[in-house]
Amino acid sequence: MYRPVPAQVDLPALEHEVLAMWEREGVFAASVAQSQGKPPWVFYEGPPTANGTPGTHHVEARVFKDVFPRYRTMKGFHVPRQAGWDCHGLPVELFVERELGFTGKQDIEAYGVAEFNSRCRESVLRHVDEFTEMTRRMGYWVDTDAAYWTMDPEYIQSVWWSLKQIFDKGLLVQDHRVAPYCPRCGTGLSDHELAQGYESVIDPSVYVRFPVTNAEFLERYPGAAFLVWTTTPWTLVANTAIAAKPTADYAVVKTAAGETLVVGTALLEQIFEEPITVLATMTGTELENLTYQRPFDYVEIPDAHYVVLADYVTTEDGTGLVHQAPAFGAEDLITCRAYGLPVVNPVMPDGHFAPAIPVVGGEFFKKADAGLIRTLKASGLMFKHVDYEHSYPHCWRCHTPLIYYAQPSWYIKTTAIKDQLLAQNEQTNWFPTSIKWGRYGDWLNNNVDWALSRNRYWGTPLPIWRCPDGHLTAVASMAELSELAGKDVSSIDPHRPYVDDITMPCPTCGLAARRVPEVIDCWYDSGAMPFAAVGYPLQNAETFRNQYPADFICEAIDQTRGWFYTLMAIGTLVFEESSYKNVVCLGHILDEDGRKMSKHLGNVLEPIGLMNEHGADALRWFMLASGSPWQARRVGHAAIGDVVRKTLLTYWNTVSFLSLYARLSKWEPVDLAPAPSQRPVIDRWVLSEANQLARDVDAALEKFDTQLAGRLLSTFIDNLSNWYVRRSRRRFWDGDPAALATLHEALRTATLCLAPFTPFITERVWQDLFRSTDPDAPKSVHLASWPEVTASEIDKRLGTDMALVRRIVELGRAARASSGVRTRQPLGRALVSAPGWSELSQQLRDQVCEELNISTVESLDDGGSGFIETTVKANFRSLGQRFGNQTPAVAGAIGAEDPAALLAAMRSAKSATLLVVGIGEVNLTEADLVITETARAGWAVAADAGESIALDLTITDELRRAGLAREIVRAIQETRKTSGLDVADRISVYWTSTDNDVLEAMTEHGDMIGAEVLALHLNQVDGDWPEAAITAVEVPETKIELRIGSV
RNA sequence: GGGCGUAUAGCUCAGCUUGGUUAGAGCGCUUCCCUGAUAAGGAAGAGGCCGGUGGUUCAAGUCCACCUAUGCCCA
Repeated sequence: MYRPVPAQVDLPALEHEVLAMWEREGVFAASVAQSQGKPPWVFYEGPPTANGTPGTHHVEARVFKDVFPRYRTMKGFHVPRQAGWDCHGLPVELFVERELGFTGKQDIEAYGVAEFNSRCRESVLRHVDEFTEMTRRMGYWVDTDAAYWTMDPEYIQSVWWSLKQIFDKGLLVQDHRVAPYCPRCGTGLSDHELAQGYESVIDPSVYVRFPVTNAEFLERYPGAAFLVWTTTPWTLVANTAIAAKPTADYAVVKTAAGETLVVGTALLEQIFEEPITVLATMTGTELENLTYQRPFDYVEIPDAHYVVLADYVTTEDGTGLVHQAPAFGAEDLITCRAYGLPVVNPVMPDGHFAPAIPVVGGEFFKKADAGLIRTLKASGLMFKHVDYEHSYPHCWRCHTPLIYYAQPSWYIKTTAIKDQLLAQNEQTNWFPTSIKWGRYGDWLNNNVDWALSRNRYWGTPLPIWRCPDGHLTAVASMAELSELAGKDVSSIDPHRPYVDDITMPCPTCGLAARRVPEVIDCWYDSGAMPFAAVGYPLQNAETFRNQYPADFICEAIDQTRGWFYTLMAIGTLVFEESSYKNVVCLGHILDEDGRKMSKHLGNVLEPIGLMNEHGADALRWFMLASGSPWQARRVGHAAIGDVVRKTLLTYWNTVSFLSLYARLSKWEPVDLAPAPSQRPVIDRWVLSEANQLARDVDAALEKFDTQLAGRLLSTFIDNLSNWYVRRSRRRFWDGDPAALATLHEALRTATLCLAPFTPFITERVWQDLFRSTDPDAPKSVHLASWPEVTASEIDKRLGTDMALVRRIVELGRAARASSGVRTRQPLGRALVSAPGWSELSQQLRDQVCEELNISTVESLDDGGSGFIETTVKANFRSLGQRFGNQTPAVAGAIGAEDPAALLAAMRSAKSATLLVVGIGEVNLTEADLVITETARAGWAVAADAGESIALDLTITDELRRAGLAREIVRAIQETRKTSGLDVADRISVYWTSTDNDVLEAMTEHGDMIGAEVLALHLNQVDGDWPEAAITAVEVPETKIELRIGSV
């Protein structure tokens, strides 16, 4: 027996019960355990940074990470799901720094690295709890007990091992390069970290005169100066040279004000507003080695200050002459090195100019601009100064503007494996596909070496030991380190500062080697998870081999340069194979107004609160099925509320309906019901749709298309509720086993297909309808298999026929509405014209009759042609294929024909011949035409695209009395409902009337009325109401007085 | 400046892969209808130069090019 299912449901409360049940019964563990031995489908959890509070965007990714593993499990795969936490890195360090009120590295050093790192560890543990709670609440099944932590010694040793592989291949090297550097954090950043932190800022854009000092040039052009453009005036302090493009043209011009300037010819119009005179033009090559006077001589830069040549110089903006400061520009450094120019860096690692420097000494580099601009204006060197807004890289965590800064750093030479990476990308399936060749492919094509090291504290220490002679030793594990160090260090925490204290005799020269001071980019940690999560190669070698590479990973789009990249890069570096095959890449979540969610704007939707208000299923369904997952989407209470009403409650109420009437009629799913093929056509239709649903949703999920799957599911639920149940209600009241069994089966398929999407409500339904009636059913819907498709039950023809029925019903309702004859008033006859109508079975036609409350529906052709109006239009789709550019001529000829005659000819001979000007005789079949037949006046007509229905509005006395009876039934039902009677309660009806029509209707239809309203007695009252007649029934526009009472 | 998306009803979005002459859904609004599961359902109406221009084609919301706006990513 089904459990009772109340019509009203509190979804969040239901979910809490289901959560408790899952935990009590260990359902997740059981689902993984019961699939042991089945083919694996490998999923990698991208570890969230255990820092800060989880947001709605975390829920988004986690919904997708949940739905596909659940689906694959139902499809018979073994899908272990190991959680993971990203523990290291700047985010954590900064959080702790803030808590402690620190402003920089010197504070940390003073505080003590050991204590600082233990604070970091403690902060990680705190935040992981919040993520675990959110994960649990939303029903994301991932094994948090077996989670990998990137700070675990085992994990770190796996990372070390992989770094040693890369080191041994000669791809891990130290180099002195200009790289983005955060002066506040005191460390260089990698390219993908740079990608996280562009912010819009207003910077000065200055055009500065650099007076030429070459005597020969000055002789020809007295007082000439190079015009140089820069947006970083502070770097002018370190000016070393000017770069010109060798192939570009440069002009020596005389300005309106009479001064002589050298600029790129292509830029003259952009730079000068007033007319100028061109004195001479020359190529960049001719400018080479010309000397000039630099604007500031605050620091010593020997043997410098002349024009150098560089191909990268552009003549599209600026002046075509680029100021060179090799300490602050990667390209500058390369160019200046080629000329043997010195690299002078007046800025200290903390981002401030060295104190001894005039004017800017001790100032933060960005802040120096203002003073320098004042000085330039005072000295007359400033040609033009405007402010402009552009995006500039900032530290992704502390928001300090970055500085491009020459510094020694460790690199992984990813450029050396670029071709391999591109080849791996070829093998990878991206969803959406545009990412593969677009954003991600583009990123790979512009690959630069990975700046791996960080001059920080809380991270995986770089496992390289160096002796005074510079010999390098990479170490793969604590065991290996013990061996090299000559003592057992295996129980020592591999973090700083403890690991720093371990020294070894250099294996090459025997001198004492110390670890290099750097830690590594935490993005390397997460990218190493495919093997480090299981501690490979020190342990679990077999497990690792079985789950590499992943079948599926999923994150938001910001990870293209983050995790998606580091995973692929490390996999390719270490195993020469990318670590994932399919990657789903989600768009970002925005607020209701399309803005990014941020604490600053106060528009953050807190996920637990959201789920406790609407339910986790609602949030999940929204994420999966509403809008395109690839695209940025807006989330708000209204949108999620819609989802609940539209889909989840409709589904729930269908379940509730089935439970209600099955229980009333004491029906059990095991009871005998006719075989599906023996059931009424509408049952066969809904079963066909259900099978099709299981097949189509399967195909959609196979392609990771949750949006399509969601649309299929909600359409099915709507069809089930608002057509199948609506049309079959009477059969349910009567306890028809065919109807009950059909709805049971349809709901079973829908519930199974829905289970990965909305695991809570489907679990409850599973328990109430299926588990309660089938002792062999799995104890959870999530232990069940994907529904089997019974191909023999799929009937495409039935699908199109039913679609026609529903279109005709729609037209009929429109016709009723326009005629003003309400549906309650029975009508005698309707005439239908539509292609396919004549082939429709009587059962299907009956659906139209019942729904429209019409006794008979006939084909228009059977009803006599006297009142038919015919229009014939060309069917372009069909004609276009045959006639191409002659289509309009044929269409015109069709329009010119008499429709009735053409149709008559067509009907009798199956085809018709038309004379078309310019073509000759053309043979047409009915498929070439859109025929619309409608009835003439006196009927209520509705027509659309070749289909029409006409209602005979004649209301005979008999029909009027039938309408009256229906009116009475409806009024009594209404009263039953408002007075709170149960649908199964029996009543007595008392009535009185003097109206002949009513008297006659009661005689004719009394039995029907009694049966409809579950009245055991129908009493005509003469005089006073008996005591039992309690509740008055209002029957509008009808001359009857009515009361009902209990039996 | 470059790359990749996006642009369809007041709002949120389908449709575009595979071109077919009346472009859909939901929410909201107006007026009706139906209702013995439903916080539902249905009909009609108001509301669309399918961002713009040009091209391909007998035919373009759909394919192509350019432009504009906007988002993300990068320089």
